[in-house]
Amino acid sequence: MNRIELRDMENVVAQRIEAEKQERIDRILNAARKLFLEKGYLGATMRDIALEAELSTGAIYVYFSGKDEIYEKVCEEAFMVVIGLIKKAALVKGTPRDRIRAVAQQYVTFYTDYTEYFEMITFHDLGFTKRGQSEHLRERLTDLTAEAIGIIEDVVAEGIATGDFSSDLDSTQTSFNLWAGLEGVLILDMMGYLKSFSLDQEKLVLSQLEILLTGVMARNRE
Amino acid sequence: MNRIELRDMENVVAQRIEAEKQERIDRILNAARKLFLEKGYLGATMRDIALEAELSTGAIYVYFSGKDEIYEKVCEEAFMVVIGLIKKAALVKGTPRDRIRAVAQQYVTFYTDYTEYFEMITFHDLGFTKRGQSEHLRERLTDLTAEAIGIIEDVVAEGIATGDFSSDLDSTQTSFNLWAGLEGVLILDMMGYLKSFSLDQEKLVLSQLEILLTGVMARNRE
Amino acid sequence: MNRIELRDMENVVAQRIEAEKQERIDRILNAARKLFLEKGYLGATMRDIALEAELSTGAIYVYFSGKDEIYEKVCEEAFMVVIGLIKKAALVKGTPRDRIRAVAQQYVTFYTDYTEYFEMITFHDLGFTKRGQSEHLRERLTDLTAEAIGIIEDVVAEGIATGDFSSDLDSTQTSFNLWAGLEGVLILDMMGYLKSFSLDQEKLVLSQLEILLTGVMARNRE
Amino acid sequence: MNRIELRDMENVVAQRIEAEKQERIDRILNAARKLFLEKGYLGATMRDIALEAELSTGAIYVYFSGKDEIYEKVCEEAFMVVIGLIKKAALVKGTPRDRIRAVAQQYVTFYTDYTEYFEMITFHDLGFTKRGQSEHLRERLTDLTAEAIGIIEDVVAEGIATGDFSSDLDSTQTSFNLWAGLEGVLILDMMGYLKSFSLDQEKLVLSQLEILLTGVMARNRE
DNA sequence: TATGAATGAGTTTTCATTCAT
DNA sequence: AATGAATGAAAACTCATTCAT
Repeated sequence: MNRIELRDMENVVAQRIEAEKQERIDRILNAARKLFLEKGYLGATMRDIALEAELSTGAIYVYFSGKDEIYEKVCEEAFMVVIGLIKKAALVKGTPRDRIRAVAQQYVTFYTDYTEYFEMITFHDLGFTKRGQSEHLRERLTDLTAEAIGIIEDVVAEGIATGDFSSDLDSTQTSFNLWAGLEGVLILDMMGYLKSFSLDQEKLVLSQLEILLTGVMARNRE
Repeated sequence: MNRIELRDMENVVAQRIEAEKQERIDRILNAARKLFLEKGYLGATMRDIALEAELSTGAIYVYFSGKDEIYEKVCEEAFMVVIGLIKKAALVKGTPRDRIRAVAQQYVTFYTDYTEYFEMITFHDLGFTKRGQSEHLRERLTDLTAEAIGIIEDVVAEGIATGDFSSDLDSTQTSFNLWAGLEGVLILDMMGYLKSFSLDQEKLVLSQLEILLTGVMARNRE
Repeated sequence: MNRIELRDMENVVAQRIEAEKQERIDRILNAARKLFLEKGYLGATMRDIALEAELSTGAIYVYFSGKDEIYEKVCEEAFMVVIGLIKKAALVKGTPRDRIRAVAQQYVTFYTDYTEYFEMITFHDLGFTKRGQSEHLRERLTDLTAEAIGIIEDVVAEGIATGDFSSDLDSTQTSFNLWAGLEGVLILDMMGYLKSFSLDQEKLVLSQLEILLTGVMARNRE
Repeated sequence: MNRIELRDMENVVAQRIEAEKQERIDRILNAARKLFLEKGYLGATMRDIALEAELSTGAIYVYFSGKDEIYEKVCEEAFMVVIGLIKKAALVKGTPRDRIRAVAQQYVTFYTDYTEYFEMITFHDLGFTKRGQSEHLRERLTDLTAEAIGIIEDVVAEGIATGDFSSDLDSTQTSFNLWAGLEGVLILDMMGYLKSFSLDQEKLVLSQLEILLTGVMARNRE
């Protein structure tokens, strides 16, 4: 075996080790995400997470400094996913109305496919963290929110530029109107209110969107 | 001192004792409300609550059977307040549009004046981990929610009856559209997003309401 | 009203007060006896005792220095009762065999009619008291036991003197043989073993006594 | 080191770990047995047990689910020991009288060598207050008692069959007569009464046995 | 005297984190 | 690196005793 072969082998081994490490991290994060949502920050124990991740409690501390760090990572991951989805949707071509529908659709998809992340973002500082711990996390989340809102705002601004929306509209405020209207439906669904009143989430989201868009555009003619 | 005076005195004493008892209960409930919001169900300890209420831990158990009961009481109280406010608003005379504005206004008032209660209702089962225990509470809260929704629904139904709203509208669904639209704004405010974007909550609520009502009524003409 | 009348009145009042006081003490002791047996020394709370005695917790401390003193009083009372019963039985006329039967009969009566006292005596230092507290009590109880045994011993000694029992018998040892034989049956009954084997306590006591007496007297002929 | 050696080593290590685990369990059980006897179920605290076992409180919960389970284990262990001893003694050859002496001898040995177990069995439900919880334990113990009594009964039944004991005797009742007679002596010793009257336990047990057997067999001739 | 609310130390149990192996 | 037993601080809750009324 010559030197080059040896180095290659080392590379291969190092890669495998790195891959295994990442796999462990993912397992922990998946377990934590699930359990934080199910039981909250305090309700989910490190033992729970370790069992779910099929690891010992001690092993977790090899990859994370503690419960807090895991929580932080899970939250951040959630934001990455939602921003990714929305960004992609904003690239769609069409009328602003279509593009807003597309962004909204992606947000609903995020809610549906990544429910745990959605809840995590929505409730992150409620009962999850010990006071003080969340300061740093909060700042980070605010930044990420700004980024997400910025994307919607751009679409609205474009709609105003193209004349689809009234030039009287404040683009930031309107973005929030739209976001809030949609968010409200998702939260009521999340809380189980839609189900207890036998309402269909999908239908309610669609009607809500049409109501909001109609309401926003009607202001054009006033 | 004759007998009548004695009896009066006893009455006075009994009243004072009763008042003091109620005062203690209120102090505990106030402390608990604050802390449950700040730290969640698990995060807020009985010791915290006792300290905040300026009592010993043991004293709390004179008035409540345990942490769960306190939590339940706080949640219930919150629902009583919001239902009371909305009910009153629903009695206002005027067009359905006016009446919905009045109800919405009261809901915003509830959010503003009883922020802790608002959050408690919105997030009541977050971190409230011992699922088995929360079943009873959940049922109770679902009932109260139904009552609250019923009030809005009545106004919408009336609007449909008077022809202000399209007869095609489903009154339950529309109630949720309106509630969700408003709730969304309040939650975004609660999360601090409005503030970080220098948006005025009051203005956003007003624009949201007009957008929703316009959107809903426009469906009349479609 | 002259001086004598006044003094009489004072006497009457003082007597009533004294009687009421004794009545309170009895109520407390009755409640305590019942509860100590039901739940043990630690299991019975002062609140339980107060409720059972229809008094406030505080009132108990007017009559007793604390839980320990109540316990001690109840135990002592138990010994007074058993000694009283046995002493009376030992006065019966007849053969030693008859007299022993009479004493045994009284002991069984004590077990049946004052079950709580019987258990209390039998188990007094098991799980009831905190270590150390029982020292003083134990001494007192040992003295009282000696008194009780002395009574049986006298009958046995008399039997030996009259020639009914062998002169080889040690009167103390034989007293214990008899007592132990009977005590064993009562304890097995108390533990519920007789009942779970459908045995009749009364019959077992009688057969046990005959076996013991026959066994003791047979030694005469060996 | 080849594979086989490695496997051997693992075995050795696994064995050591298992042994250490058992050692810890024993330490806890020993501590608990001692303290339950000394102070009763409620009087013995988990902290006491942990200190006596030279462990932290938390460590106990690695091996036992709680105080109840420890108590149950200790009681069960006690029954296993006594049943084992008696069973062995019942296998002895000889006359029923000899065999009963052998069983009694083993029971006395159990009392002498496993005093704590003896007391535990005799007094097991004293101070074990939470009645609901003890139901399961009580049933278990009743079963074990039945097993123990069954062994004595077999010997008595055999004695009746061989004509050593009268055919009029009820084997169950006679078993209880014998057991009770012996138990009584042991309990009086346990309570310290024998010592305070300078009586020798061993001598008293022997005389008691002879009295009982003579008494039982005499009935043959009646 | 009697009351019963209040105290606070003490109970069982849980759990994030550490550390010997 | 991985394990999981051990730690010990902290949780909810209890209760003998005190004390203002």
